Amino acid sequence: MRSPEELTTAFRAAGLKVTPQRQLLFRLMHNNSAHPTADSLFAIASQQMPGISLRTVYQTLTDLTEMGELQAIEVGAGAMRFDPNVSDHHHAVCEVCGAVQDVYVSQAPELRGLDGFAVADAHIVYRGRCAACSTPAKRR
Amino acid sequence: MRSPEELTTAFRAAGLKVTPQRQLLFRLMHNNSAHPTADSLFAIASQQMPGISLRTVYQTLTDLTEMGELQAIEVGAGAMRFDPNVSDHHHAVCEVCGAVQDVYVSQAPELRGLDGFAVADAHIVYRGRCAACSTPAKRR
DNA sequence: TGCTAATTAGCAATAGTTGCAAATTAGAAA
DNA sequence: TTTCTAATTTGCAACTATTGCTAATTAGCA
Repeated sequence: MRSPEELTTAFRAAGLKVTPQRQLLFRLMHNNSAHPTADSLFAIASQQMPGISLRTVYQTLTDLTEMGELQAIEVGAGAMRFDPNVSDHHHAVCEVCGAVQDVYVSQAPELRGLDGFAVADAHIVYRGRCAACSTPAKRR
Repeated sequence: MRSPEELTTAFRAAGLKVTPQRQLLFRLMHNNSAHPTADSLFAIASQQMPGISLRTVYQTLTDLTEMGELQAIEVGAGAMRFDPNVSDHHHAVCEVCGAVQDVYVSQAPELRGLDGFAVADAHIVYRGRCAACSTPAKRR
């Protein structure tokens, strides 16, 4: 996702308004590697802008996703996650704490069983325990 | 997933009852490669057993999944899909008709970015057009 | 400064799923 | 075969994540 400044320019150029709500969300998502849900982002946004509505957060995240600035990912843990990293990558989900991290795979695996299926996109979800949740002595 | 007969034995051995509802669902899921949702299975079950409740379908699918007889898969298209094929495989989802088909990959791809993450499971979702939806002349 | 289309907020509505409690029933035991 | 009881089924309420709708507000051009 581009910087808040670049997005401001891009939005205006597209005839879209740059509201305080949008500016806040641009800032909160820029370089955000937490893979937040709409709701968790709403919680953070609310602290900085009391009164902002969850509806606006959903709307803006959807708009940014449609513009290709965010990637919406479904890791099978209830809510949709939003990722400002729109490069070709995959995700690992910790089954203990729910954290999501980016994963890069060297090359696409060879396939069997796809006769005639035209693949447009492939997404891998790894499930397991993140480093923090794997160290047994530290936490309990 | 095992045959309806084997499941009948396994359920009784585990102290679980073999009800007509369960027997019907055993039969409907056995060798079912349609990757049905709870709701679509309910529709089919209702034809053969009017009055069966959606709640029971959900319950039984969940039970079978917990027993390792079914695999619950989330392809990011609304509802959960259930698959009697519990072997190690992946899925391809048609973006046009929504059909899901099994996919086998030769070997796991090499990873980067997973320092310390203990992978328990990896699932790949391919998105694109199935063979039927790819042939332009046939349908419109 | 005014105008207007874009946006926001709030709430209702929706889809998918689960929790709960009362009624029913499979199947072991008498 | 009948009895008994824990397991199961049902129906419905509740819940989570998300979207539709609309009145009120506002960014930003003229």
